Amino acid sequence: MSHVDAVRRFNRFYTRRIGVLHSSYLGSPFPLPQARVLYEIGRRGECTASELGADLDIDLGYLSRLLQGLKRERLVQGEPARHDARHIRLTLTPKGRKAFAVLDETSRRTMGEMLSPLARTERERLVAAMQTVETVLEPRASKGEITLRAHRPGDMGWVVERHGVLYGEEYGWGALFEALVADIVAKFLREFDAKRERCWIAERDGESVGSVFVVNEGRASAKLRLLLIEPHARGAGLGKRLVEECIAFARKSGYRKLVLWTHANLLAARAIYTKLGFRRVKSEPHRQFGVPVVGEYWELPLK
Amino acid sequence: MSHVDAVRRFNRFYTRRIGVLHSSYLGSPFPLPQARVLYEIGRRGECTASELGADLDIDLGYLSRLLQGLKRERLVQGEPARHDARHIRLTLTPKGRKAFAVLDETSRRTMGEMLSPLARTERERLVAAMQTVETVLEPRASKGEITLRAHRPGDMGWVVERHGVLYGEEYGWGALFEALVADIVAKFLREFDAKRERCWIAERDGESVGSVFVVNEGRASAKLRLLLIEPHARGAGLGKRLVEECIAFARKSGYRKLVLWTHANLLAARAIYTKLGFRRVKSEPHRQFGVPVVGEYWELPLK
DNA sequence: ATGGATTACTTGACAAAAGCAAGTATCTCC
DNA sequence: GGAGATACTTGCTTTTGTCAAGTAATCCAT
Repeated sequence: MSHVDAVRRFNRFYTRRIGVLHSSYLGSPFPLPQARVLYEIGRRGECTASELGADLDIDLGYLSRLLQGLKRERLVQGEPARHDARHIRLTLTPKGRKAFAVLDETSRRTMGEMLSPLARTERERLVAAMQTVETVLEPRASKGEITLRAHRPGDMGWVVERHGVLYGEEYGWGALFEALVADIVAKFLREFDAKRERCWIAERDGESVGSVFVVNEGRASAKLRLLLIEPHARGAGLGKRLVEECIAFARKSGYRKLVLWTHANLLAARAIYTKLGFRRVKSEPHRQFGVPVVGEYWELPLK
Repeated sequence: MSHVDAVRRFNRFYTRRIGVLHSSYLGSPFPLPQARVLYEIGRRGECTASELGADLDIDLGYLSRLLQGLKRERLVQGEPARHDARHIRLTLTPKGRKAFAVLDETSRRTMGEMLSPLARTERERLVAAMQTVETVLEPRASKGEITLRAHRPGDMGWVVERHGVLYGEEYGWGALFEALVADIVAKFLREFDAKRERCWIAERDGESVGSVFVVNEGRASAKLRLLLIEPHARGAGLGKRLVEECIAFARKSGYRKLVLWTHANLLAARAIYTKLGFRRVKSEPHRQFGVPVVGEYWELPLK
């Protein structure tokens, strides 16, 4: 099935589902469009008619009448905005807030009932998948902050997987590269020394989007390893941020230098290393990963 | 944000999106409800009014009139079903099929335009996430067949990740277990001998749901390793199927016996091994994974 | 400062969409 | 062979949505 068909299938599926959700507004004393408007004003706290119209996709004329109805029932009040008398600042009256609370509670309970038969892991899968759908379809909106955290169970597997997939796709590196990564993370876990070593996983909206490691190399030397940024998280300065974390950590931990092994074709990474003061000390072609590449050794003296 | 709120947020998001999709039916010569009905009949090839009503969530009275309109325009024809004259078998006329083809093509093109700015990997993420949403919310429906395939780039990482997460959650096994798995897969990739070794990844709807490995142990002995089934794919006989694959492969490859290492607490796995003829040959407590467990060695002679 | 464009909302007139209840024809099952 | 269910239709009604024209406030370019 092509991507287009898969998405169309999902649209049909979710159209039906939203129909069900909307019909669950029944039971509330309000007809659906009124309920939607009331709910949206409540959710926002305060807004104007044109904002509502754009967001709920309701004709402004129709909306105007819906609002009249809500005002007549003393659920919503409007006063001209101070800075621009064309706008009307819509807010809920106390009575409106009460009605909103009921709607909100009903909707929340309905949703809760829908989710309750699912196991926790299923719910988490669901929420994560919804996150993904939303951020892929609307990249600008809602993209949360990227946060860094220490590694947790499963993260090492993620690191191996993404290295395997991305370097396979982008550079044709094969299974031996994936094996190397698996070795590195296995060793990292087995010999992990929390004082001298660290892994950062970059996360956005609960989804992993990047990684980097600092490991002890002996002789006061630390090694930066496995710097990876998911394609959809690139261009936001995350690589630089991760490397800076490493440098700060290595410096704080008393290492005399931070070294790393990279490859000539990884231009984005090399640009970051250069900018942050690393110098290339050696360069060496090899074909460990199945295709010919040029490995490079870089160093940064730490004061 | 709680799961309930996250799902509600997604519902708002997708409600808006579906509004946009529906309004894209405009431009077609049909009003939206007619277009929906026409499209659905075309998609199904043949159906009855009550099926349509249930699926599109349209009142049967209203639907009856919509169908009248479509019949009047010679887009749809209906004849009493042979086996039950109450049903009316609805099908498209040639003219209707033409109209359907236009609708279908328009919708497909619109969707294509929506997806085209996305990179291929993004589209794949999107489709996979939509799959997940659908199967979590509607488990019975649409759960595709489980297929087995050989490993691909990234799979080893997935194996490590899921072992790390699931054994961590279910049994409290720690980082050292994840490290062990990473070691195993690294060795597997590095020394992979396609004739004597194999990995199966079980996949459903493009999502990995299980794994198992057969590796060469020397002295005509093969080892079954890393049998894993995702919780949401359990109870469907997948574990048995995977182990049977291993046995068949090991036998075909000329091994004299198939051995494995498992643990006393992994009841489901042990039940499968027992049923398929494995015998426990040794049992040995250890605490390699941070918590005390009982390791068990099992064997199956292969003729 | 000023007048033509733009924005934010309202109103009137309609048309489309949807819901409900009562009705017909057919079938199922005891 | 008759009570009850199913599949659809019809008549009547309300709800929902659209379009175009209209008002008032504001913006902007000269």
